[in-house]
Amino acid sequence: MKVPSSNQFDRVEPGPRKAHKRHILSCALACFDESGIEATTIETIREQASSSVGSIYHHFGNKEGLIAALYLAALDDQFAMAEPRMLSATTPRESVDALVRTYLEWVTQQPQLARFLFRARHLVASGPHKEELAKRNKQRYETLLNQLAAGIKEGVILPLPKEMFASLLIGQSENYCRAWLAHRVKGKPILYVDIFVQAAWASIIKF
Amino acid sequence: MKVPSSNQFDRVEPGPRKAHKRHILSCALACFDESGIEATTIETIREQASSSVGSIYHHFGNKEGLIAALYLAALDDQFAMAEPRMLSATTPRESVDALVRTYLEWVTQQPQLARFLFRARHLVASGPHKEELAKRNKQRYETLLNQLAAGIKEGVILPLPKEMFASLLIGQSENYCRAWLAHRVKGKPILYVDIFVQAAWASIIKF
Amino acid sequence: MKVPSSNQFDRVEPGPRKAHKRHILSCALACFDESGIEATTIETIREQASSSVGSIYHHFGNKEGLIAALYLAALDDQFAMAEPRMLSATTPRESVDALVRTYLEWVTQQPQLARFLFRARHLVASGPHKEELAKRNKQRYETLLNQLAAGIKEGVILPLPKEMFASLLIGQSENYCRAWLAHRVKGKPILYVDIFVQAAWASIIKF
Amino acid sequence: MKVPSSNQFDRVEPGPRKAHKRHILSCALACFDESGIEATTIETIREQASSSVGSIYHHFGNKEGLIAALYLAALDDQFAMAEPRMLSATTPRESVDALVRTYLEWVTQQPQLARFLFRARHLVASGPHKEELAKRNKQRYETLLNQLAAGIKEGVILPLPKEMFASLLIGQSENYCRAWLAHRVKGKPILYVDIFVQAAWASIIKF
DNA sequence: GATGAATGAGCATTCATTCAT
DNA sequence: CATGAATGAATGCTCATTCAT
Repeated sequence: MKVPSSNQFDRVEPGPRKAHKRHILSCALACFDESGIEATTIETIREQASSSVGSIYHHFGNKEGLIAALYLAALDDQFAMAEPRMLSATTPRESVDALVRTYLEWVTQQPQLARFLFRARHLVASGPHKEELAKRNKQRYETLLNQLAAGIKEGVILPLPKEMFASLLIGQSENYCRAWLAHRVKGKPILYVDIFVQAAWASIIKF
Repeated sequence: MKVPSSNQFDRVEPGPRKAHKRHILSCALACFDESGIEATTIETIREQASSSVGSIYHHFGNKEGLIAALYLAALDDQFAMAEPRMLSATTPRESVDALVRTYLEWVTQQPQLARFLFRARHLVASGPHKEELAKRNKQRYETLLNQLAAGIKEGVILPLPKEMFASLLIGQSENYCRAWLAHRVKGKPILYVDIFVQAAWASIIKF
Repeated sequence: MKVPSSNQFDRVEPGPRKAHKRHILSCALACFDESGIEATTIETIREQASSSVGSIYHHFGNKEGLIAALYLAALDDQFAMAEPRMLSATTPRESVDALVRTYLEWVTQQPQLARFLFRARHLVASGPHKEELAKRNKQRYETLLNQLAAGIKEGVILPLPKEMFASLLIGQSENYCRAWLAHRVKGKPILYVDIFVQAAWASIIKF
Repeated sequence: MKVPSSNQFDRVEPGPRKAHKRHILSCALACFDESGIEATTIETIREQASSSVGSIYHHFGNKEGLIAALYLAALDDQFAMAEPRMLSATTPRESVDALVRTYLEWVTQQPQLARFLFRARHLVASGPHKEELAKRNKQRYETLLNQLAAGIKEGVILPLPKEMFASLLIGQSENYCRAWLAHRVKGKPILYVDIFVQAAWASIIKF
């Protein structure tokens, strides 16, 4: 029943005291990934983590709280990879490249976390952590949208409604990643990074 | 508790004897849309439909059967709109236009069914109706892929891996539709049809 | 595990279809009496009644609903004994006699129900059935208070605040019944009926 | 969450070291009064008292010990008011007056403690502190019963079974106090002291 | 075909209690 | 003496499914 704790959350919240908490998160991710979120019971997680239900509830309050904690940890992990690249991009084209490339790379590297993000989104978005989620989403696209605005002024980029950009840049990659995570296609997302970057760019520029 | 039965499935399975069955499907859709699929119980559907649990089980076997029936009915509805348009398209560009346009139009017209398709996909895809689903998906893209193959030979379209085309053509629209169905963006998908068609086309052609 | 179902609720809600429901109530009473209300679990009642938890919830909604149903059934039983006697009393003295005598007799006859009424009162009074309870309590004392009012006009009975009469007439009997039900005293309440009637009457008359 | 500790137990167990213990008792009383004894958790009390669960267990052993300690403290408080009055009574009538008057006065002054005594009685009476409780109850009525015995000899008081006197003297007041503590009647018990004393006396004397 | 009472495995959650620090 | 993380048995309740009428 015992399972080697992966340590993908170590970077998120270090410190020796929180090891148990991180271990539970890690085991919960494995369970959610294998059986789905709704089908995973607290008892299953407890068994995987060789812990006790009381301990899980002590740390996370309830199942929803555990899901939210895992969701935010996944966002943190994604953000940790994306932020430095987005900041070092100096042109709109470089920003688009960084955005798409990071996305494909992260999903390829962290398929379990990525699958969890897709599956848990609506739960977290309708639960008590919605504001936290909304804040992070806004934050994520802010600098990018500023750079695109500059591109629009210069006449390079189409003056599209703001609410479309995310779909035009990430939609294709996301669709492919969903298919890959569901085993409907075989090629790792990062293999096609150049195509997806080019498609994203072609979708928003003037010809 | 009583609810007026919408008749969006009338075209799918006509006949006076099946009215009750269609009524149950319609009420189930309303329940799934409001509360989610897992959170909707047979008892809730029974109440909405003013029917009895026995009747629901008589018609659909079990909850999974009810979901599958609704899923296939939704696919039928979508296909009924898409097929004539796809068949009347004569060039790759027209095919892409028909594909994207139909998609956006159908989602805008049938938001409840569209939401249900997104939510139920993994359930149906992992249940006993997977082959049926796989067959329809293949069928859906077959004629399109043939037309694109012609475009590749002519040198107009990029010679990309087959498993990428669906993502490149529909991914952006799908991403926006998901956001709209979740109320994260306001503009109806069909409003931006020209942009999405252009983006899809730009994503697969040589410059 | 099987237990002979007493039929003390048969008079309350007759009919062959409700036999199971009455059987559950009867077994629940036995459990509550033996172990207390809070300490009795649904599982225990299920075992006693040789039923299923689903059936219990089907009939009563939840534990609170089961308690309320039993409480109201007990009040009905008490009322069935009290009403004809109260109506046939023609003088204040006869009314007081009927009130106290019926009370002592019922408690002596139905110690389990009486114990349950004392224990469950605060639960029902603070739950969703409070109005029902308040209505019955008012109804119970209405005719008596009218007769006492006549006695006050005639100068036989003390002109006391209305909210005191119940305590002055029943308080002594109730205190003794509580003690008897808790096995703190041995003599059956009905043994002392003349003393309690006399004490009640002496408590409210002018000398 | 912090709450000003009332000091109604200061007289009971003085000494600077015991302040924390008394504070916990006081907060526990507030919790029991607000939510009921069974519904109050150790965690709730810990929060109210800004203490720790370990500290509570250190002082009281377990929840039952906490309840017993509070119960005995309440009895002490009541006894501290009753004893001098009972001792200074020289006739049966004065004793009855002292008994009823003290009871009504104490309940009016300490509604939380009084409510707790009613609610906790059966718990303490069936727990490991029963003898302690029985001893105090016997003690409480001993001197009174001796005085009443004298009255019986003189022919003033009815020669009733011993186990009835407590009910005849206190039952009416207790019934009213219960109703007041449950907010079913409005007038403070002490308001009606003369009526209750007179009723108690009238209930046991010969005419 | 329709009905709804009955079933019971399964789940999230609670909470008194322990004990290492 | 104080702290609070950890424990796990116990409980109320849900809900898909069956089947006799």
